[in-house]
Amino acid sequence: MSRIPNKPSLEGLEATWRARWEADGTYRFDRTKARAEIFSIDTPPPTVSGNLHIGHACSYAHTDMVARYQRMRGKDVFYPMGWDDNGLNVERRVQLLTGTRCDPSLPYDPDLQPPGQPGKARPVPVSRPNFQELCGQVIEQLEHDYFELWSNLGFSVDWTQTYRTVGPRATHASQLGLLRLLRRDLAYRAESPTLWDVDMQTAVAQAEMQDREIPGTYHRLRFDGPNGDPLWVETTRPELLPACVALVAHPDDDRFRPLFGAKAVTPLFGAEVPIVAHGLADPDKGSGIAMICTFGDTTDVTWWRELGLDLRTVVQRDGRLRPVTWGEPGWASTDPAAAQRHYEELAGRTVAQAQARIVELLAEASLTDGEPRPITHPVKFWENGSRPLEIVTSHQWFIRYPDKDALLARGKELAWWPDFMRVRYENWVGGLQGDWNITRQRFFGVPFPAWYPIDGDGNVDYLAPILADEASLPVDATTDVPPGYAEEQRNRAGGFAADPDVMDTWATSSLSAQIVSGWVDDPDLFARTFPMDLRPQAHEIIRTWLFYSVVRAHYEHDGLPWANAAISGFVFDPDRKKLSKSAGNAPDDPAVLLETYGADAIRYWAAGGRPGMDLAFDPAQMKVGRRLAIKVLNASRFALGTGADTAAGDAGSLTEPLDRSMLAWLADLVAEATAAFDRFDYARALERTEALFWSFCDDYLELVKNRAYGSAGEVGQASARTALGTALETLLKLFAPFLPFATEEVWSWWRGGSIHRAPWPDADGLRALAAAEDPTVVAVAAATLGEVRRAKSEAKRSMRTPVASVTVTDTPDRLALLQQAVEDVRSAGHITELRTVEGEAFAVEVELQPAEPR
RNA sequence: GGGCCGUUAGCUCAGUUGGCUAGAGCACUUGCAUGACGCGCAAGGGGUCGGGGGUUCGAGUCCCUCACGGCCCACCA
Repeated sequence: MSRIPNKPSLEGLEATWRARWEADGTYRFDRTKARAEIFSIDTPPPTVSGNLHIGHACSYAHTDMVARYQRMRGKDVFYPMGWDDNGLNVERRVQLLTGTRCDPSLPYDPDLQPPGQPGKARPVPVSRPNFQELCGQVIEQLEHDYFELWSNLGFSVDWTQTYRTVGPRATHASQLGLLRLLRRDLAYRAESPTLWDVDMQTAVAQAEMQDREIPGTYHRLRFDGPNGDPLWVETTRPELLPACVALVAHPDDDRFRPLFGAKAVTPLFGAEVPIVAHGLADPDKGSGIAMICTFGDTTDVTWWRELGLDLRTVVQRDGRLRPVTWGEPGWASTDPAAAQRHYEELAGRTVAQAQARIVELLAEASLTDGEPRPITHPVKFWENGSRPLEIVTSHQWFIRYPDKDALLARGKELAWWPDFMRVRYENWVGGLQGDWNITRQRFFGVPFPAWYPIDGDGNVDYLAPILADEASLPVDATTDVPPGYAEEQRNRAGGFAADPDVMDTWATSSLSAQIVSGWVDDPDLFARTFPMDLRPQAHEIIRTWLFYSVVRAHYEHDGLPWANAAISGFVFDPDRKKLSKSAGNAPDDPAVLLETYGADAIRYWAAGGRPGMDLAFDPAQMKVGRRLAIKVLNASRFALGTGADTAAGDAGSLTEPLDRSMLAWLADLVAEATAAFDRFDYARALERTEALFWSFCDDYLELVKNRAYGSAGEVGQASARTALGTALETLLKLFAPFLPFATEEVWSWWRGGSIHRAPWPDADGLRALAAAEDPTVVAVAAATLGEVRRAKSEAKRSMRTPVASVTVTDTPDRLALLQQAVEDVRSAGHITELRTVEGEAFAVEVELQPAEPR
């Protein structure tokens, strides 16, 4: 027992044990195990675009608790870690940190020295390969920072199993996945109206949009009706008037019913547009009749598609109005010269500038009615964007969605923890529109495995892609050459052009389970780990990551990518304000919290966040966790100091009913904690364990203390030692998923190997040791002792105060249980005489020894 | 506008199929150095279980309804 320190402490346990676990390969995955012996986790790859905050630590801790539990249940846990280095946010971060921006037209500069954090200086343009290199460097540093933090938090990740969402393996899987979908016509290339961020110059998917309430203005414009009568139309986007292709009203709206099928003429531009009916038109909005433009919003796209309208686009990718010639095909006007004159005022301007100008033009021509009316309305933005999204037509790659019934069936097949999170998925599936645009006009990301032929006149046919061979993957179209072509033909007439875009983040991360399981390059691993057991993730990305992953596995594997989805809540500030961004040294910076409270304490706090429930950021709970960890150290020191035996489990030595009773109590706890963990309810497992542990310390340890030291002879002492050893082992194991450092520390005092590789406790084994003893012996004895303590406390006397006599009144059954532990009660309470009286209700009379006169 | 979750002590939360005087921790009060722990131990005060109906012998627990908070979604005229 020499290994037990005199003054156990939590200080430094993180550094000690993470190094030891690393050296011993404690969490190394054993890929020789069969599928049934493996528990595989599709860990969320944290994006390296931002700082980790305490919310990340919290949800990853939840996953680690489950991983540790499964490992102790005997599963070999496949617990990899990925890094999401894909996406616009990474590019923005790299731009900020290196002071550069990507200009694909520039050549590679092998000696590039990025200026670093630019402050107010203009970013330096660099080539695409240079920019990609810089992305790689920034990511490497961030990955290292994340690794440090995750390790210190005790995450039992196998660090030999890491992956990136940009890299050969992810690229290979993403490209293969797309080629296979294209072959089955489940993906396609098309020119299509697309939501477009004019600042980032890229398409944005439905899932990345958000509505923001911003101010707008209603303008009331005069169209000419079929008889030349004025037809007043209200709009917030007057600058799109030249793009107007129809007017629309609700089919049941009597005011406009007579006009359906007739034509109206647009003000300023004299374009004849049909007056049409559609159920989406809202009679209560504006004047009840709306102009359809190509395109002002997603409803315009719906109308345009469903009503088969003309296409007259004016907004180009940079958010400015493009030049057009009125009078040419598609741009008919009753007065082309006037239309052209008016349009020249708008062409080249931004949407906002054009709006201001056209309002003036309309007013000068007396084509408006009344003053513009300010309103506040929801407008679609890219979630990180600063200007409203526009809709432009461009060439994009799309993946078709499976039919909704099939998707809903997959949702039912999946086990959701908690179950109600399924509803979010179902709502999202129900609201799907169009197909999934997987194209982003960015530089850093997974390239498409495609090129386009250039005809003899130098025109690129963007709708006739030349696809890479599957065997050649991964490819980079900007440096690799398509089958049947030579490098000299790049960007030449009669040659080819590379696809210039990269894939949407989700086109890659929707294959995270396949990527990490070795779908493309390790069929043996894939067979052992896929479909995976668990996808842990946050609820706000059910509609993206989870949904897209289900779509991909449905197509590619005709099944689910995992059996279980554990959805975590998010962390909120007790003041209901948003948590600070933890830019460093903020009170909620995980590194600072680790320093202050220790990893076990933070994990304890995190464990309070039940699956799917939000959790308050609460340092007070971290203090509680820290005390619990210290208590574990001290209680263990005491138990082991009495000679608690590693020969625990010797049923013959358990002579004392109190000891067996305690083990019966513990058996019930093990059963409950196990059932809770099987439901991914780590929070309940901890809560029950913790509650029993404190009672164990306050009551059982006090009751057994003197006997354990030998006051009642060797037989009683042996019973206590066996019970204490068994209980300690059991409790440490129950705490191990939550407090990996403190429990491992104690384990090292008396056992070999790692507690995290030791088998989970067995309720039946404990019940056998308890030999059907009544678990309430401990409770009855503790209740009696509690009354004695109360008497001492109320008399303001020390707990060591001798008690002359105690009279316990209780039912015969309970008195019989008390009798089983009466000597321990007398000893713990310093009671000289303990009498029992049969009665209806529990009552205790305590006669303290008089205080010594001072 | 639709959906989901929540509303239990000052704070953070338990309360499993409705059942004996509603629990824990923190905080607070009062004590106690007790052969593990003063980062400790003991005791104590503190709640019309968001409001209103209903079902029931009995409801924090089931049903209806309203309010508030949060989240997700939705069609920018």
